[in-house]
This record gives sequence, C-alpha cells and structure tokens, in this order.
Amino acid sequence: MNIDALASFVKIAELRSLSAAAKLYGLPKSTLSLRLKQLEADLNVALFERSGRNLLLTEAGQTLLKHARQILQNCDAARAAVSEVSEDVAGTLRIGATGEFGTAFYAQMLIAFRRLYPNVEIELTFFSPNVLYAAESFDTLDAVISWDEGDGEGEALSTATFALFASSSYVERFGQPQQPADLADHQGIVYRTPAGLQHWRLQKGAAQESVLPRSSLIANDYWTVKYFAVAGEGIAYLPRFFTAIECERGHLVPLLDDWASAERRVSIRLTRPHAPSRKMSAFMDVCRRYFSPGFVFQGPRYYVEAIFDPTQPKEGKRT
Amino acid sequence: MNIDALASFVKIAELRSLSAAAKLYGLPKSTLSLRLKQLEADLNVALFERSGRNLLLTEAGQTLLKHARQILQNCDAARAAVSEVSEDVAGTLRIGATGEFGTAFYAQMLIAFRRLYPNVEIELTFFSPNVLYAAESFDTLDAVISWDEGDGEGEALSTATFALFASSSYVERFGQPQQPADLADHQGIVYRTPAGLQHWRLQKGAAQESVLPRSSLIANDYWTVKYFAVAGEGIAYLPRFFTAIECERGHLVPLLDDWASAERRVSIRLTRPHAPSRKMSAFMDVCRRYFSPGFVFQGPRYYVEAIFDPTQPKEGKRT
DNA sequence: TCGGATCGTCCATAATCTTGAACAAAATGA
DNA sequence: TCATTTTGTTCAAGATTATGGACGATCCGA
Repeated sequence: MNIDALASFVKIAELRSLSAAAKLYGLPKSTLSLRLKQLEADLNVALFERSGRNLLLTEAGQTLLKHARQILQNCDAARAAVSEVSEDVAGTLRIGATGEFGTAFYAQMLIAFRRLYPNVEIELTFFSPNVLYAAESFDTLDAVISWDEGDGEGEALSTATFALFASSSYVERFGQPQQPADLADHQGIVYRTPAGLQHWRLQKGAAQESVLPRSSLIANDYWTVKYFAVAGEGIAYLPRFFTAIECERGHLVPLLDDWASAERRVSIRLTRPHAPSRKMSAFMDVCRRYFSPGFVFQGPRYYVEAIFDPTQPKEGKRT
Repeated sequence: MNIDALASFVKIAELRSLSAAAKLYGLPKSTLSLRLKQLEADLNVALFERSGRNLLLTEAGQTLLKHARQILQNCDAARAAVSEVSEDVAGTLRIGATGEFGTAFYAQMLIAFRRLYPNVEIELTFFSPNVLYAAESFDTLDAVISWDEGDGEGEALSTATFALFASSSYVERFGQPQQPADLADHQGIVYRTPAGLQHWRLQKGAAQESVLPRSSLIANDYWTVKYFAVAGEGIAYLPRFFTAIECERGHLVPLLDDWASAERRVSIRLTRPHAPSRKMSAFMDVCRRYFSPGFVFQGPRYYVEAIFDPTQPKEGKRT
C-alpha cells in the first residue's frame, strides 16, 4: 500500500474525475491513472466502476475511501508530531563559554547536540581571558557554560581537575619528580592569565602546595602549553580531560598523579528568563548526557600527536 | 512519507538493529538503510542516534514510532476491510439459465458483474431447450435466471417482447407487410422448439393473431435465425433486445412494429436456502442494475454485421 | 594484542516508477 | 450529424528506488 497512491485515490474519489484531480493537484493524468491501477492491483479489487467516462466508487472503493482518509490524517499527524518535536529544536542557540577549552569539549558537546538536532544553528561566543566581554552581551545569549572554582550559579555539568603532565622523552631526560618540591628542579610550561602567571595549585588529601616552576616557555593559550609539553619542552599543568587522548596514545605521561588541583565545576546556566522551550530542554539534556558516565563521544577530536621525531610538530589547535 | 519506509523504521526500532531487522524480514540491509535515510530526509529529522554500532531512538524517533505503529495498523485494517468487502464476493457463482439468450444478455450481465468482482468464478449452465436438464442439478446452482411467459417464482429483472424483423434488402425485394395476414405471403425464418415450430404470437391492444408463416429456413437456434434474417432470407420473430444492435446499425428493420408478443418476464431466483452472503447480495445488485433504465453496458457484444455484400457473412455466434 | 565476525553505510547496476505524448472513446455544441 | 473538446488509458524515455557487493568501523573471543 502506497501513501501516494492512497492520496491519489482519495483525490480522484472526491472529485469523481481523474482529470479534475490531476488539474487540481498538479499531477499528470498518467501518474494518477497508474497509481490507481497499482492500488487496485495491490488490493486485488476494483475501486471504481468505469461507466462511460464516469468513475463510480465500488463498495470496496467506498470502504477504502474511509480508511484512506484516516490513514492520510494519521500520516499528517505523525509528520506534525515529529515536526513539533524537532521544530522547537531549531533556530539559533547562542552559547557563551568562559575559559579556553571550548574546542576541547564545548565544541564536541555542541557537535554531539547538532548530530541530534541538525536544524539548530549554534552561535558560540568564547569569553577569552584575553578579551573582556561586555556584560550586556549576556542578554543575547541563551546559556553560558562556565568553568570556575567556586559554587557559582547554574547547574553543575561536570567537574575537572588540573594535574601535571610531560612527555615520556622529557621524563627520560630529566627524571620523574617524586614530590611537589622536586618541581623546582624542573622546567615548567606555564600559562599566563590576565592577572599573571598561573600557579600550580596541588593537593593530596589535606596537604596543599602552590608551585610556580621556573619556565622558559610561557603562553596564554592552553593549547600551546599542551603542544610544548608533547614536544618535550617541560611539564605542564592541565585539566585531565584535556590530555586524555595524548595520555592514551602515550604522547604525555601523568606526573605526581596523586597530586591534583581542587575540583573545578563546569556549569551551565540559562541567561534569559523564558518558558522552557523544547530547544533549551533538548540542549540541557544533551549537555547532561555528554558528561554522564559511559557516554562515548563519536566524532572528530583535536589532540597533539607526536610523530617519531618530537621536534617535528604535526598540527595543533588553530585559534 | 512512505509506508514501506515506516514499516522498515518500526522493524529497525523494535529490534534496535538494522541487520537483525534485515535478517528477520528478509530484506537487504542496504534497502533498510536507504529507506531510513529517506525517511529522515523526508521528515528532516534524525530518528536514531548512532552510537558506535548502536541505534538509539531519538525523541523524534520515539514520537514517530508511536505514530508509525498506528498508521501501519490502519493500513492493515484498510486492507482487511477491503478484503472483507471483496472476499465474500469471491468463490464460485453457479448460475443456471433457461432459454437461449445467454450470450445476448446473461453473459454480458455476468461480465459486468465480473468487472466489479474479478475474484468470482462463474459457472454458467444453459438449460438448452434441446437438452433436458436434471432437476437435481438445481441443487448445485446458486441462482437460476429464467425466461418465461407466466408469473413464475423469483424476482422479475426485466421484460421483453418478441417482434418481427427483416433486412432492408428483403423489404426492398418483397415489400413491407401491412398487417399480420400479409405474413402468409412472406418468407419466414422459423424457430423450432422441442415441441414443434414456434408460432408467431402477435397482439395489438386486444387483437391477437397467431401466425405460422411458410418457411424454407428453419432452425432451433435463435442466433442462426437472426443470422439468416440479416442475410436477407426472410422475416424473423425475435426478442427486441436481441436485435437492438442490428437495428441500430441498419442491418435489420422492424416490421409491423405495433404488433408484438405478450411481455415475457426475465426473472431470477436463488435456488438454495442460505444466509444472504455478500457474494449473492452483490450479484443480485448487479443483476438489478444491469436491467435498470439508464444502465449502459460497456463491453463486448455479439451481433451480426452485414457488410456490403450480405451474402458474405462475417462472423456470428459460436455455440 | 590480533584475527575473525558483524555492523551500518555507500556505490554501481538492475528494476521500478513518473511523466509527456499519443490514442481511442465519450461527451458536447454548432 | 459532425467537428471539437475532454476523458481515461497506454507507451516509451527519463528519473528514482532497490539491491548485491564492497568497505571501514566496531565488537568479541582466543
């Protein structure tokens, strides 16, 4: 049974004329004639009695007409329901993101979202620590994902900790530090915030240390910091999620693994007071699921890959 | 929206596997994959979230699944309803027919019926006046159509009258009789019944005549009688409906047109006591409509066609 | 860790459907 | 009665869909 054939049949039956139906619905007569023929063959019954040029519904045709109308109505209802599900999940989603790991997980998370809701346009604004953003621009955002250390507003999506990493080639050359004090003898690749160099705050149980290693490599871009670390230029202080792939591939090795920063929350908050739309509900749902245990992201990921000669870099993040 | 695509979608969704659905329902994986793709394109929405090799229904997919099940159920209901309408109008219809005009209108009527109900097999038994039929054979018949002069059992379908006809070439050669007595001077083509030659019983108002013209052409087959008449061999006594086409085409001309036989009823009666089935109801309905005013039969018809040389016959009825 | 099995997707070819044009029949108006 | 218009049906060419086979990715067991 063919929906197009049913629709054609209903049109012909209501107008009692194949030619009139063809004209009204802008279809070739031969198409309607053939569809009718196929429907009759499919059902193995005559739907019309051909009397001269008149098409008169048979009893079977009258029976089918009632059912066909219902089926077509149900198809429209299905289409409308599906459209309603995805219709709100359309338009533009304006996301603000603080911090610098947008590409590491914000972009991936948004891609995972887009895979499910391909009609949503995403406008992502990173509030780079190097560029102060105007507070009023919040008004145009739907949500802000922030990375902070304290208990801020919004819903916690995840937590992450900073830890120390270096390439295995560095460790071979300079050894593995045994305690935070040993870091003073090591080369750090340090991140510069707008307020100054970032201290490596480490804690283990109740013990806390704050280290600022000597460094000849300083950058205000975490991607560059990681790049240099893979290149064997020193030790870097980076979020664990940010180095997951490099560790998997053996391009970075965790150091002083039981020392790490305090947990930092990744949270999201809706910026505008509005009725919960399907779009926002869907987005929040995807955000929660992205960070839930067991979720496996399938899609492109950025990472630094060291080839045989670590002094020959391949390709890192492009800002 | 494609019913096959919806059906494929439901199968895939229920099994959570495209390959399993392909195996279970005997369809190629590529067919299911393509149908799913087309459905998603048609609805402009992702129905499944591809997670590794897992297919997980999206919210839109879950919404569609409910609707799709309903649509498919409605299609099955429509198919069943139509089948029920025509299913009873199937099987075998065993018709007995008295008299000799089966092909003239019984066969045509049955063809008109078959056009509407193509699944009915028809077994037609003519009770030729030359062959006595066993009374017990009635038991195997569903209905008997009879042609008689009196008020017999059954439902009257039509009435018909016998009248006189000859070819125009005969009339040109031998003149047009003005009254029944003139028929004695004419050549008749006479029908022989099992009981003897058929008298031409004519009446006009209260006046009645019974004529047995001289004839050198006698046959026990009405089709042959008509044939000879068209060939110009004489005057024939035939039912008006039986010569309608020849008269239309000018191959026969009515003679003494206001003289005709008494009306003879064509009636039908169901032979077996049984609950009115759809098949019998449908058949009776078609029989009534066939004889109703205004009904125009569209289909093959037998008639004698005189070509330029009336001595060269084309093709008549084959018994 | 690796080889084999299974998965969903894509491609080139075969099969089917759609469509413009043609046709025969019916209906209409002069 | 005849010419014209309109109807529903059919045909051949082009467009679209279905399918077997190939492929890359994933999963599982040794």
